[in-house]
Order: sequence, then C-alpha cells, then structure tokens
Amino acid sequence: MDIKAVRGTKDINPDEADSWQAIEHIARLTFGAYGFKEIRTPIIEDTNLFKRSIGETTDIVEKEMYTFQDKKMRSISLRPEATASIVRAYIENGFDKKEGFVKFYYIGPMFRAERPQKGRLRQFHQIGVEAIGSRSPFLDAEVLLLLSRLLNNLSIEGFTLKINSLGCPADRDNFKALLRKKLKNHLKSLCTECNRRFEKNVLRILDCKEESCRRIVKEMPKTADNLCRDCDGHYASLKSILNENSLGFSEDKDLVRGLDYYTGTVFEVTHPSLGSQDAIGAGGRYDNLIEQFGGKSAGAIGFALGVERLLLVSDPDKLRQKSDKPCVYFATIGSESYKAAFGLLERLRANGISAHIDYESKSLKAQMKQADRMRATHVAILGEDELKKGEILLRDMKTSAQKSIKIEDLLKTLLKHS
RNA sequence: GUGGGUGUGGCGCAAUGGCUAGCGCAUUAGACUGUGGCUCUAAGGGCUGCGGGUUCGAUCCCCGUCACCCACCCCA
Repeated sequence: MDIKAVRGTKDINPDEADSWQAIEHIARLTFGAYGFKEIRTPIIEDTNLFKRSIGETTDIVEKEMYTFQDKKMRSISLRPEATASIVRAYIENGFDKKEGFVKFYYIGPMFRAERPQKGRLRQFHQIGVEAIGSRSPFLDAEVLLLLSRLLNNLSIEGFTLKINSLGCPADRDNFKALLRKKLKNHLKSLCTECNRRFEKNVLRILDCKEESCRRIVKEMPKTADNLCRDCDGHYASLKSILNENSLGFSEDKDLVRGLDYYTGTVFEVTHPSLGSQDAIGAGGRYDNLIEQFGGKSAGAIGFALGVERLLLVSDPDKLRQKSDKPCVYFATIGSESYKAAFGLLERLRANGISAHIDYESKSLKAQMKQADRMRATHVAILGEDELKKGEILLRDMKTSAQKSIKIEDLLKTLLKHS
C-alpha cells in the first residue's frame, strides 16, 4: 500500500493497547484516591489560547503547532499540551465563581510538529493533573506525592525527581535583570544559541548543555537563591513537607521550564534509560495564569506524563493485570457439535465469561493450539460422542486435567472458577 | 530545522554488480486417524521502502524522495 500513517504518528495494536489500558486504569485509580476528577477538553482550540499561555516566543508556539484556518478564517490549533485548555475550561465553565478549588485529571493526545525520535512523536499522549485554586505548599507536596505514587503503582523504578523554584513573576523579572547583568561580560564565551537566548529568554541559558556555557552558568546566581520572602518561605515549606512524608527528591537549581506560564515550584521526573528524551513527566505552578485569562486570581499546579515514554520504561508483564477470570475455548468435532457449541457461547458470554470458537473447521489439534495461544484457561471439547451423551469435556489448560460434565452444568462449573 | 545511520517474507537478520535472494522465529500441514506447550519433517509467504540514473545486467554503485533510528535542538 502506498498510503502510510503520517510522519510521527503510529497505530497502537491490541497487544500494546493492553499496556495502554493498564496504565490508564492504574492512573485513574491513583487519581481517584487523591480526589482528582477527569475533565475532557477539545483537541482543537483557538490558537491564541496557546500563544498567550505557553508564550509567543517559545519553540512550541513558534514552530511546533499544527495550526490551520477554518472556513470562517479563524486560526485553530491542535493542542500541544493540556494545561491551557483546562485553565480555559475552568474559567469558561465558571469554576472560579463556584467551588473555586478543583482537582482535574486528563488523558489524551497532544500534537507537536517536531522531528520524530525515540520517545518523541508528533501525536503523543499525556496523562496529567491540574489542581486549581490554592497556593498552599501542601498542595505542591500532594501533587508531587501523587506523581511519585503513580509511578510506583505503575511499577516504574529508577526515576529521579528534580525540583526547583522560579519564584513569583516579580522575582522572575528581578532575576532576569540580575542574570543579564552578570552574563553581559561573558557573552563572547557563550554559544551562539545562548547569545540569542540572552535577548529572547535569558532563563534558558541556565539549561544549556554546551560545555562552555555550563561552566559560566555554574557561577551564575540561581532562581531559588533570589526569591522574595513569600516565595522563599513557600519553597522551604514544600521541601520540609516532602521530607516529613519521606518523598525523595533532588534539588536542581538550574531546572527551568520551557513554557512561559510557570511560576514558583517547578519539577521534572527523568529516567536514565531513555537517552536524550529522558523526561517522563514534568510540571509546576502557574499561579498567574488564571488571572491572566480573566479568571478570579487563583494559584494552580499540575504535571503531565508522556504515555509513550512511560511505556518505554515500563515492564509490560508487570503492567498486565493477571486476570484469573475464566476464558473458555470451544473445540468441536463435526458440524452438529459446532452448532451446539456455538449456542453455548452465548450462554457463557451472557454471564460475563469470555468464550471463543474457531470459524474454519480446523483439526482438534489446531483448535487446541489456538486456545493455548490465546491463553484460554479452559477448553471445552465437544465431539459427536459427548453430544450424544449430553456431556462436554472440560479441560483445565494449566493443569491439563480434564473431566466430562453435563452440558447444563458447564456454566455453573466455570462460574466456580471466577 | 541541522548532522549521521538504516531500510531485504509478518518479526529479527544474512548475502552477492550475474544462475531460482538465503537463515532463524512466527504461520499452515503432517509425524500423533479426537487433545496445546517439547521435538522432527514439509509447505506457503519477497516488485530487496518508493522514483530516477550508471550498466549488457542493480538488492548491491550514484542521485532524489519517504520512513524509522541516533545525536543536536526542544520537551512529556
């Protein structure tokens, strides 16, 4: 075929979909325990929503969005992330005027037109949470505890949680000015990219991986060391709450995020097995965003996990919940037996038992093989002899034990196993 | 967007400027006339990513293109 899935997108086949469902299931249970409720927002949004939240000069908005004009010439974009949509929905649906404080989670596809790489697709999927309506450091702590709990529940090991604080917008402006002053004499030693960043987004220089830049950055002041009293107190409280609750983390004073709306606490979870795209999740506070969009001023914090990246660091066997529910395969010999067995399928299925049959009149051996391959717990063998006696041979595939039972007792016997 | 690598049955990989493009796994069938996993035997399955060029002849060499992988970048 000459038509293929578009660049950076892929199919999730049933085998893999099992793992997806497991991740989503575990995530929903974990979120539920922490009081988060699902919210589903549209995949397309007004382009301005992203321009004004993520920031016009960020790479995401500048060159990675799927943007098009609809028939009325409105600029529409596929969402590159979910926080902006959720803040929009929070305000548009009046949550700021009602309960004020909400905990939302979401699961769904995001779109960024980047060059595909391992762990980086153009349509990728995120699982995330947003808690809106509080500035308490206990909320920061809870969200981080939730993040860590979720990763544990997913049996993911060996990750690192890094945290930092950027401070309030005023802190950030002061810090940017301070940083520019200190960096001014070093411009010649910084890479060309950082020279551009100096004007565009000074904070990013702290993040540069260039060896020469890193040496200079090492000597630079840190955001977390230049916080106002409130922000410093908030950050200190968060750290002590995390310690009191035994959550391991490491402080990374150079951690900055690429989206403009972040303020205060920021964090990132990385996994060493992922290579260069090593962030499996990240997030932070955005205490200014709700107000900025015209809502009632409210603190907020959230994170997002990349599902494809979670899968890369997950063990599919550990994810797959071992179901001990019976799964019955009907093996038949002869057309009369087949007809009878076909009718029995319905009886079992109506009672929630997974039941299967072959459609190609294969040999008994082939049917057994098929049953084995689909991990059936039982095979119900029905031949002309059994049919005449009104019995059926029930074989337990684990123990290889089989016994003849009355056909009408089949359902009862299987239900005993579930 | 930049640089490098790869592209061969469903999957993982060989091979050579020239005879019918091989192997492992998987699939199907048989050995075992009504019984899965192990073993053995056999069979089916390929426009060698796509397009062009060089050549008597290209899977191999060259150019383009597409896709994937790795790094940069960015980020989840």
